[in-house]
Amino acid sequence: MNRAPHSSAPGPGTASIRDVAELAGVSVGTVSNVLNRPDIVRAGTVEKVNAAIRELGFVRNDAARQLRAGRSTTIGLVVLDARNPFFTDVARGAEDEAARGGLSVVMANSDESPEREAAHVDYFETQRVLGLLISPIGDLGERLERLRSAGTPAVLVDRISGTRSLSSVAVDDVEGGRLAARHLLELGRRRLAFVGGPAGLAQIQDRLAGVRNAAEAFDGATVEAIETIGLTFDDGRRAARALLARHAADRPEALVAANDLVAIGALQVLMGEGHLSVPDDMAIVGYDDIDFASAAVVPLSSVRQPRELIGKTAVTILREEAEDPALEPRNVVFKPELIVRASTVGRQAG
Amino acid sequence: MNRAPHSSAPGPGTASIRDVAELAGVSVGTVSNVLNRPDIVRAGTVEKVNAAIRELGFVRNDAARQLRAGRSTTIGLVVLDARNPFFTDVARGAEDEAARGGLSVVMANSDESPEREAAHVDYFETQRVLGLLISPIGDLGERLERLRSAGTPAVLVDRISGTRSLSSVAVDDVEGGRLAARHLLELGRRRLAFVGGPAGLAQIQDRLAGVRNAAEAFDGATVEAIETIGLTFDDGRRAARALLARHAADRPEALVAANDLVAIGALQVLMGEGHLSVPDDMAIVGYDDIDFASAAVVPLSSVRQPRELIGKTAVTILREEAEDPALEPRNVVFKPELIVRASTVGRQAG
DNA sequence: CAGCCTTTTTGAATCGATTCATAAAACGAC
DNA sequence: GTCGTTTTATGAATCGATTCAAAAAGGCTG
Repeated sequence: MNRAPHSSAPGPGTASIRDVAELAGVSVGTVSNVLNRPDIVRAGTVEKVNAAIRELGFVRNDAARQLRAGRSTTIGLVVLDARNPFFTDVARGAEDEAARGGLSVVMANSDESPEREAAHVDYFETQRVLGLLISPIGDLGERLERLRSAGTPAVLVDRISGTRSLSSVAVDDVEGGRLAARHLLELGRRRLAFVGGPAGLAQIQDRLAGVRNAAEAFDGATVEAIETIGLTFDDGRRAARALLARHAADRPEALVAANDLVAIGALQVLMGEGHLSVPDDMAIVGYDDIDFASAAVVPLSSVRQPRELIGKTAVTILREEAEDPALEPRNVVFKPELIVRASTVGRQAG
Repeated sequence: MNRAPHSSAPGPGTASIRDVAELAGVSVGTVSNVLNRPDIVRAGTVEKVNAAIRELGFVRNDAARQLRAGRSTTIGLVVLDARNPFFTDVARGAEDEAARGGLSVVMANSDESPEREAAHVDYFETQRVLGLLISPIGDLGERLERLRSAGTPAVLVDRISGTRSLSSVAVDDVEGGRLAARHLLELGRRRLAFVGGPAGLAQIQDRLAGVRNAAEAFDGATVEAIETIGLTFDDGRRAARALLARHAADRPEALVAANDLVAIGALQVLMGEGHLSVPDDMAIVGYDDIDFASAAVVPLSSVRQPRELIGKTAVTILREEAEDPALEPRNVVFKPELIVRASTVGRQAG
């Protein structure tokens, strides 16, 4: 009613396909064809239409396109901690693979809260995303099941699917824990501690199980579990302070941290506040091998996960399932790799 | 054509507002009212409709809603480096503020590439986002101008608007550089080096200008600019190796890094490979005060920016401009704060 | 140039939620 | 029970791109 009468410039984002059709002197169907299958339109017509598009500054309205298509070309990604470089790297891998298929990835952060996770899934559902990638914290089995049967596939990331009916891409965390522990045990350490949490997280359970499993093969080896609230830097610091509060004789000889953030936090406090030598007084192995791991002043030995490959693979599976919902769920499990640095073997490791 | 004939369950995400209306025995308009203004609908009717919604597992189709509304409730955020904790923190602040208004934030990464940045803006334009937050790398002035006049406001983040016509939220980077340099100068260091790049980035220019400006007040103070390709960890390492290759007498006595990633990378190499003492042989000040800064084995002195506040403020301005496009552009500039840690004053800093 | 086949173009119908002028129902007062 | 008022409910029109059956335009042959 009160639209500015002067300044009648249409402006970009304002023109619709109908305006383009009119200016080009063709029908809307033809404009749509130029946009989507230019090969079936005569060359001269394509040119006319493109000229009109340029002149009007036409930009396709994706909401309308989606409405008609019934589905968007966006993939939703819900991670446990968007600030953890592990997940930003997974996201990067996912984005690259998605982009190659003309898709986009939107990342949301659950911050290890089931409520926030559920809210993000709600949001993605209203968006009718092409599919979901989730590093789950809450119990989403049923929910994802229902979504899947409604045409929205989901792939679990960094976690092996519990229910048989969902695909997943993960790394063998039991093996990862085993690799870390065995390395320390072979270096002669016997009293190990595993630092991480919350204990309910599947990744934590598996890694700890691997550590325990490795210890069984070594006489006199013990494993202590030190639970943390989360997996941040600060959690590692707090755990380290707790250790420093003990008598030196009561401390473990080596730590396996549930991820690199925790490891680096612990490393900092043990050296900086406790004046311990790493690895002499305490060897430390991290998990994920994020960029910062090699950058700690005592470079961190860490269990490497193929971070970008995880994201890439998850998107590949998701695309296939989106195309053919009848596909059998797949569970891809990568093998972790131990990267040895100075936090376990000191300088001699080059 | 080949839809499974059995299992005819409608499934969630399949029911439309029309189905709900039919089941509840009301009109579509009423269902829409229940969804959007339940207060104008009689309580009994609300209940009937909600029951139908639950029974059908109805989920609103946002594409349809957006199409009608002409605009989405999503804010697009384009950052220079999604893996830099500075930006994830800005994003966090933006998300929190957006959520309070029922909006979402989608983050995209330009990786300091103008092409990628343009592609992301294209994408957000087809999405008819409510507005854009951009930490710009390319020259977007004209483009954003046009978008604004088409009803899509944009707020520059971490950069003071060059053109008068866009709002921006930033930190006084000249002052930040000045703070860092003055601190080092007051500690007695005279030969300073500024490490960062690319030189074209406004933030880099300003911070360097601040460093130079501070040096003018001190007799015999010199400032050397060491340009890096980007602002990552690796860039800092490379710069440090270049310094180590020099004769010790030719090296600066202190570094001001353009951000913490660069500072930490440099710190690591100077100590680990060069066996220099920090701060004795080389004092270092970082920029951003990311969480890792305090976690480096030599905790890093750094120029703190109010990261989350920047994001929050940018969203606030964006929302206001989206509401009233006639508003005058605003340029908010926060003051940076120097956080002193061991990388400049050694242990005595507590 | 008629007849047939191929290539292009057309435009109404559609997706699902929202809006709003209008109709219906409920309520109160007398 | 009637009339006037307020509260609720209705449903056609709309947003913009896509689809697809049908029509039109081009090509080719004899």
